[in-house]
Amino acid sequence: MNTLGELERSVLEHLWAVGGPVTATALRDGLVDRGLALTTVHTVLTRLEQKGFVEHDDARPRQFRARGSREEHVADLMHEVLGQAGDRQAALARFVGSVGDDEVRMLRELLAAADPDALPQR
Amino acid sequence: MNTLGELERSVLEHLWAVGGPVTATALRDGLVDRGLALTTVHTVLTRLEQKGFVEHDDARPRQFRARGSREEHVADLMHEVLGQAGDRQAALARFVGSVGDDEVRMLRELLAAADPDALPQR
DNA sequence: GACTCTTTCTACGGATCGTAGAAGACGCGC
DNA sequence: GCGCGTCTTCTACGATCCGTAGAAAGAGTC
Repeated sequence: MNTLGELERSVLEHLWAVGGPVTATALRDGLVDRGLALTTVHTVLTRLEQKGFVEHDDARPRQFRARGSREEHVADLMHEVLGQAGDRQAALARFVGSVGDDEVRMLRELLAAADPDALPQR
Repeated sequence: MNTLGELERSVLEHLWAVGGPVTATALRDGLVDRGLALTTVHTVLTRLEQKGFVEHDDARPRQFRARGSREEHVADLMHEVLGQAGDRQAALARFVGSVGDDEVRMLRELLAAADPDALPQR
């Protein structure tokens, strides 16, 4: 399932941070601390592309960009994980139960916003 | 993070299903379709134990059992995944937005139950 | 057409996982 | 107490995945 390596994740993270299309060279420069060869970046990008996380145009210096936002990705993963539960309700309950107060509030608002019929006050 | 192999997952799943302590032999028999050698099951159990998912007593035919329920595990994973989001709120929003109606209802109840102060009707 | 930059191909070493044999430790029946 | 079958641990090996990058092939520029 969510099988991304450390470097792959790092690169994807960068793509998300940048938001727009980036060249491999720019990416490598964004990851200077790693001192990666350009081809390494290319390899990783290719693999990310095979896995469906990245796409590129066919302009000459190729421009790469992430498919979908980081938050979309996280939400998808959460669904995927939840799908592994035998008892979804129980799992959700535990999840909610171990969420911080502020996030509980946030969730409540989100739920209210998501489905106005169910709003208590009306 | 959630790095369990296919067989490892399968064994853990069995342990969860059984609920109680099980011997390696019983486990192997529960996975007959795979035609595994007993030592294979042992190896997997040992690795699961190293990863903290399983524990055993030291009775003679060792009894293995899962640490924590499947739902606990799922909830933990969900938190872990959520932790990867830069913007937790946005991720939660997406998550909630793509959850089925019935589960939205369920969530609402769970939230109400979790924190009575916030109940609309009081 | 030669030079340089970009892209693709190919490869390799380390880690993880599925798989299991070999060897050692135990307990039961006699 | 001893031998035999069973259970447990040790060790190993092949496959796959990932980090890493050199070599080779393509393309645009002057």
